[in-house]
Amino acid sequence: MNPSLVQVALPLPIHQTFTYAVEGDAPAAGTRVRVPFGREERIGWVIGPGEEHHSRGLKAVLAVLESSPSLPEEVLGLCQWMAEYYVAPPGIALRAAAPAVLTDVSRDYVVPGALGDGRLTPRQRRVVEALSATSKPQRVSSLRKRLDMGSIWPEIRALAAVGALSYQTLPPREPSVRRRRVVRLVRWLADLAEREEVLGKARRQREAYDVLEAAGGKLALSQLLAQGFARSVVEGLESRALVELGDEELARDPFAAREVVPPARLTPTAAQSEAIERLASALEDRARRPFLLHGVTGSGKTLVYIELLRRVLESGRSAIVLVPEIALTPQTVARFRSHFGDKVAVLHSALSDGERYDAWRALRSGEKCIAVGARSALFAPVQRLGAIVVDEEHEASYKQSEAPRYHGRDLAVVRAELAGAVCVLGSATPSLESWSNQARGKFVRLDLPERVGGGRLPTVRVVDLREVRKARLAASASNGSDKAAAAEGGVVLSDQLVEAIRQRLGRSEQIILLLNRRGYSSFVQCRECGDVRACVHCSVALTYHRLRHRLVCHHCRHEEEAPRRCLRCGSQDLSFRGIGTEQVERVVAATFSGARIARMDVDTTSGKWSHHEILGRVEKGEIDILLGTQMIAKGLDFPRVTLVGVVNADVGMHLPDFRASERTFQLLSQVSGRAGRGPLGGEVIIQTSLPEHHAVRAALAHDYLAFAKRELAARTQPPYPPHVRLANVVLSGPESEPVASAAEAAARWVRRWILRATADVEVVGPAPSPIERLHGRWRWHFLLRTRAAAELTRVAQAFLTGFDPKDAQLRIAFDRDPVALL
DNA sequence: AGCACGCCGACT
DNA sequence: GTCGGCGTGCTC
Repeated sequence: MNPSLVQVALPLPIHQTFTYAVEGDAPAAGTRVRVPFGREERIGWVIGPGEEHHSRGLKAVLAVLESSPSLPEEVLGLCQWMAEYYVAPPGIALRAAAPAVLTDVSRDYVVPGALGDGRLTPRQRRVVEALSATSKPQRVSSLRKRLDMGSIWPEIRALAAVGALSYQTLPPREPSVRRRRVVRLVRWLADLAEREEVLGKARRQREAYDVLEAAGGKLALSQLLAQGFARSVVEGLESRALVELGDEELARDPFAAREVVPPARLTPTAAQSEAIERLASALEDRARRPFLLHGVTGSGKTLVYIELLRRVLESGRSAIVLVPEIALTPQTVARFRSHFGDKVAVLHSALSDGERYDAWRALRSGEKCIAVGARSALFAPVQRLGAIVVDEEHEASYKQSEAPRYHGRDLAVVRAELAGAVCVLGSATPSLESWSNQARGKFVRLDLPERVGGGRLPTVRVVDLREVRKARLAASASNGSDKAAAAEGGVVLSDQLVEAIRQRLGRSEQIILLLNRRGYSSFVQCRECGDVRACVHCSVALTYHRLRHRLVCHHCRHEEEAPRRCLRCGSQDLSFRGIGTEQVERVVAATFSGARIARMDVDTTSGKWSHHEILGRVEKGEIDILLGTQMIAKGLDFPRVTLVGVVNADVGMHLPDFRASERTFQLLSQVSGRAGRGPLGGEVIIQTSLPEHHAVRAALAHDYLAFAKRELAARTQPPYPPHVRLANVVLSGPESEPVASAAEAAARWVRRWILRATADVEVVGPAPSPIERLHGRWRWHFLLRTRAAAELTRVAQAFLTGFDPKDAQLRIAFDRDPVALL
């Protein structure tokens, strides 16, 4: 047979595909292949037929890894759309869609050999010394990293030639599928007489038979052995042709062991019914326009999703449900599991690679037909997709922060369109992008204006922190206490909030306190010289964590001992300023002795199920006050929570980012929505120094429309999304000056290209990024701004493939439709 | 990303 | 002269 040519995308950061020869017919697009690449072997994806290549001879595919493509055509199409729109390398886009275990690379190992006494170069000696530590085979890549002396391949080859070491290459790994041996009953013995006849005096075999029969005819071999049956007993049954031994694929599903609560059967309200019917008829018509489900907090959006999914399943189709961060929305996920049981694959961020692969295969085979997960669940390989639900569509976590920098919500719309599926974006506080799409008729709006069960939205009160501070200052002046300390110390709990909490505690109701800032103090400042302790890798202040008595960088996780004296001038007069959740916990515990408090933030939720555990305790009434960062603001539904307190609403408001107000409004609205979800009603107290800010005022009045109107107007000058499309181009490198000049050169390059190509795109900048240094890298950025999306794609593609910074250290990150410009 | 190739300064 | 540092271009 004649060889065919295939185009292969490899998971590398290069905007290029490669052509290989393959014996016989070309494998279909979406098939994985193992190919030689440079001096190594890699796994890539066939994305189409290859074209004749002019340069040197083509290499041949080493192995076609699957008989039918593992990536469905639809997912492949989605990845190609993503690669083009977000201007990401095609192989990187594909890697984002597949379980990690499917894209391994070859590994090189070195083993020390006989130490010859030939002359070695200093570089060779370093390699030998690094190797002599152990006699075990070592990965070349880790050796290289440890030595930090560039490529060590010339040394390895030279050393191997004199016998000082040997090396071998292991091919890329294929994913392991866990199997277990199972014993299966193949002949059923009808009655006692037959048992007597077949088994006779073989007492243990007879008992084993009974156990197997009771278990439904199939049992893991290990289970039988664990019950004390000897191997020979099983063999006896096998020789009598009563059972067969076989292998069974084992799905690693950590959720299988979790309890499933029975579904609560709820009757939809009129508004819910209408939404459900609209969605159901769209499902039948295969209507293409996405829906924006705008429902106030507590209006029962989840019920609408569940009814839609029910109809999707009835029509024999499958569905995808995106949630912002799976660990943070256990209650929502639990509801899907309770209704659809083992049809649901939960793609949890804490899954191991093997577990993720198992879930993926279960979806691929149709064994499970609802994928629930964070943004990557979008690529679930389900067949006959009927619907995609994006819950809390406004959430910033739908944006991937590394290449491919896609937005889960926007890509959900694209996949639904490719599949002819219904797409529902739900939120109490829709993103302004979705809101404007709805206003322009691109999306269809569905409203759930009221809470279910006659619940009312909570009343919201504002406490002006400026007034509180003034009052406390005056009080401390009159009673002679330290005025400076009082001014600096910040207010944690105002009298109004203390009183409201006390009331709830007295009535055994529950309280949620939000402060969107971790740690104890957000910075440490020397009173003598004013120096603020900053991260050694990032241009941000370090946060003081009191429990560990350490300063921590919340960007790169750098940690150091908390100082006793100023590291610049030596003064011991340090002030710990700015309030974090750890401090709130301490103040609350001191103020309300006896109250049962739980804190939920990144620092207290490191374990796989720690979210579940904390929230479980709240659910069971073992917690009076739940305090935490934004992770307590979403999706929680506890009817006994009657008070929500926002310790400081201003956190994040002053970030140099055009979405600062929007994020504040969303956070305040979402957390307010946790109050009064039961018959007890609810109240919200927001402490702020900006009571006049429109984000605060709109949250106070539960008035999304007023917020949207005001914020849309604010974004016209200068123009920001959704009025225009943006891309953020960030250049970074280890030295400050080369990054700055590269950014200048890059912006100049783009401006010239735009001029020549007469593209309708503006370049704004360059300028240092708001966070000028991150993870030890200096950062500059510029923006591309346009009203014409396609134009931006053209410009970005030209730039990313054509601009050469001539600096290997420099990295360029292209972020289209950014959620933050930091 | 990771490697080879090639040019250049530093040191045996 | 040789070694190793680093910029540049390529990987089918």
